[in-house]
Amino acid sequence: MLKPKAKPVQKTRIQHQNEQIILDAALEVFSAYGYRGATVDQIAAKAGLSKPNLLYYFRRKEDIYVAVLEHTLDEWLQPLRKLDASKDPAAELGSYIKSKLDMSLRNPTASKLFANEILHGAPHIKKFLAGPLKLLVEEKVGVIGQWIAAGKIKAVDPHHLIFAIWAVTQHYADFSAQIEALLSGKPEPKSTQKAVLDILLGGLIEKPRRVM
Amino acid sequence: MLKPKAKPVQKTRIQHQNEQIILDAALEVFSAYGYRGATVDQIAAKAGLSKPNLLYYFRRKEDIYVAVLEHTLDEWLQPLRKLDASKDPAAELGSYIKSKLDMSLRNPTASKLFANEILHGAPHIKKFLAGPLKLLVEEKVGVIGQWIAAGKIKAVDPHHLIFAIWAVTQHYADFSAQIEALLSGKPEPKSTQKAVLDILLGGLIEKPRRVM
DNA sequence: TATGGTCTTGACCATTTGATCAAGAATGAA
DNA sequence: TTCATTCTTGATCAAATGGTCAAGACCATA
Repeated sequence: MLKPKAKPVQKTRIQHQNEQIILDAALEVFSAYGYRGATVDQIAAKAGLSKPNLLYYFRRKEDIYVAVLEHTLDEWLQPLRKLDASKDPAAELGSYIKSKLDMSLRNPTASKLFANEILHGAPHIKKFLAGPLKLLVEEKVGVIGQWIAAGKIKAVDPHHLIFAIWAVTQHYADFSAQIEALLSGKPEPKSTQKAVLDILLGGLIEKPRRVM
Repeated sequence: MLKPKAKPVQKTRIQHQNEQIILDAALEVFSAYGYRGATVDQIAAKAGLSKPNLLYYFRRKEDIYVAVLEHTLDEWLQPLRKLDASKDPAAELGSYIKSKLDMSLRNPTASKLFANEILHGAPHIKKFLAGPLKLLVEEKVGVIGQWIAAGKIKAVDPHHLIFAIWAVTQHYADFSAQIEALLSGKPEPKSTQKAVLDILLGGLIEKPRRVM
């Protein structure tokens, strides 16, 4: 019997290097044009590879897309994982909002990639949403619930609070074209941060009453 | 000299009827798959017309898309136009938020169409954003500014307040796939409305202090 | 019902695009 | 250096897709 041609288990130096180059290029192209709008040629050109060479590393266009999604998902959720029930809610929520907003303003490509995927029904990450993401969200809903139960923040539905934070922060990435048209330029990060915190936390945190 | 073959000025009954059918079908298809992802065949099939017949009414795919965008833009902005400086800010902002949220929950297709267009850099509506939309927004920024100057609401940047309202309300349309995965079903409209109002207006409106 | 314009469509075309393949070039372990 | 493996690519394919066209069906009006 012939020795079966097994897939190589160990990646070579060149594989590591080129896969990373491809993923970087693909993130930009998919983010800008969507799955259907992006072409393999575009990605190959941006990566500086020939199309057949690119398809040597990822057999199908969809494989590249899924790899980019998975590669970015974890990083994107990292800030939420840190939300800690034992710490001060104002500080915790504030720094969560700040880091999400910062990500959106600095690097909107990842946000746009997900927005596009979800906008079209999340066909490639449905399982992730209903599985790991839901688990994480339920845990953090519990954290917010504890803060409410302890009277530390006003009673708002925790699910919808999380949605609102996502919506507002990611809006600055996903809708940057609209925002820049309406502000005649990029939003100023510092004042944007202040405004977003004012709006999202203003009604939530009971401030100590001061005599003016 | 031959009589030049002028474009017909008056639309026939069949033209009116079929253009409407096409616009309805195109809204659904473009909203679901994006400009690049939608095909003329799909739209024709959904409209119940043959492809050449559809292209008899709209010469190019892009013409259909632009027509759908323009057709929906006005309706989409209507609620914002009503914001009235002379009325009570809590009531005005509350009913604006309610109507935007209602539109998003009831009919997410229009919202998704715009989201997709803006996500990809708003190539077809850049001028609209920087022109008429900016004018309208500046006017309403003025309205909110008056409320702030009169001490009727807390001082938050009016531009960012508008962005936040758009972000949160449209999130329920644009990200419905994610929300339904996380809530294991469609959000309950009544409690969603309460939560959104709590979050967006909670910190904004100075409530009369009551002794508990 | 005659007639000119409107409407409809099967067949077809050109381009784009995802994917394949065979053959050659580069790489690296022995 | 040897040589099996990995890497690269020009040429090519098949399918999808936006768009055209000529011929005929339909419709409204006189």
